[in-house]
Amino acid sequence: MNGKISRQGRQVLAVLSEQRIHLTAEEIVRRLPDVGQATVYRSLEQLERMGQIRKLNLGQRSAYYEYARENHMHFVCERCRQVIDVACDVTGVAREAGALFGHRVDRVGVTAGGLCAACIAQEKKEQQ
Amino acid sequence: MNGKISRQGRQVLAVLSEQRIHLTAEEIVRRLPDVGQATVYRSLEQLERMGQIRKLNLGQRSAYYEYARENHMHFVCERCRQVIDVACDVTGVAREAGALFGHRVDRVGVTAGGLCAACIAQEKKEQQ
DNA sequence: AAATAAAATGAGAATCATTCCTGATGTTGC
DNA sequence: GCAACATCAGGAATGATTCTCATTTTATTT
Repeated sequence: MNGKISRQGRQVLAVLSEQRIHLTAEEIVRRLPDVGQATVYRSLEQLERMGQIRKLNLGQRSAYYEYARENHMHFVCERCRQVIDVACDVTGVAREAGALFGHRVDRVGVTAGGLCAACIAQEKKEQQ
Repeated sequence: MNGKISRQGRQVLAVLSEQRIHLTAEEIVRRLPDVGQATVYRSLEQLERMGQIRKLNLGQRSAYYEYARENHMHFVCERCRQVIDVACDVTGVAREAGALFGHRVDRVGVTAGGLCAACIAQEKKEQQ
């Protein structure tokens, strides 16, 4: 449990590292027919604790998971519901803000909402 | 539905504006015995669309809701699970980052995780 | 104000992501 | 190889949120 990743855990991590996008637990389960659903959830939890992956709570029904890489913002289009990665790291600012109150900030997530470029174009077209 | 807030909606908003903290839908339902649960959820959704309140997806079981005021960061202590408001507004940075890709950023939320000041002190005490 | 139309409510059922439970299976140290 | 232990798969349970629909409230018209 400490540092050791099981075969199933490695499979889960592999899926997330290959597909370089956010996946739901359900999508990962579907991609790994030989791994039980409960095990996928347990592996995701463990991998998150180990810092290998990140769990994204974007207000969708289910959580998304992604392979841990450079920190970035998650932009959710309120029209097409698509989740788009946008380079934007505010970890430093957030850490300092927390430190002012004596907290130790380990993890910072930025979630944004609005209209994506494609939907802006789409809406403009429809209005004419 | 447009701009108009029902009596029940106003009650929900009142609870959130009085208690200047994050509340779960369930806690709001409990504070309003005469308002049905489904109506509380509907009102929360409407008030969020209108920008009067914000929905917080912090990875806890249930979502939190708060009265909309100055934008700030939500710090979740990984030990005591407490949610702490920290002054830290990165809306401008996030909006510019999104604009680089043509997206229109309307809403920005920062969620941080780590150890709160109280838990840092607690852990230090326990180690001695 | 009465009559009609339209929208919002409440109670409970349905949904569905996630967690829990249990027996089975695999792994490790000896 | 075997006992001791951890991990697994599958299914059941949980619990937040959403849906349904009969009823009530609110708005509109006359």
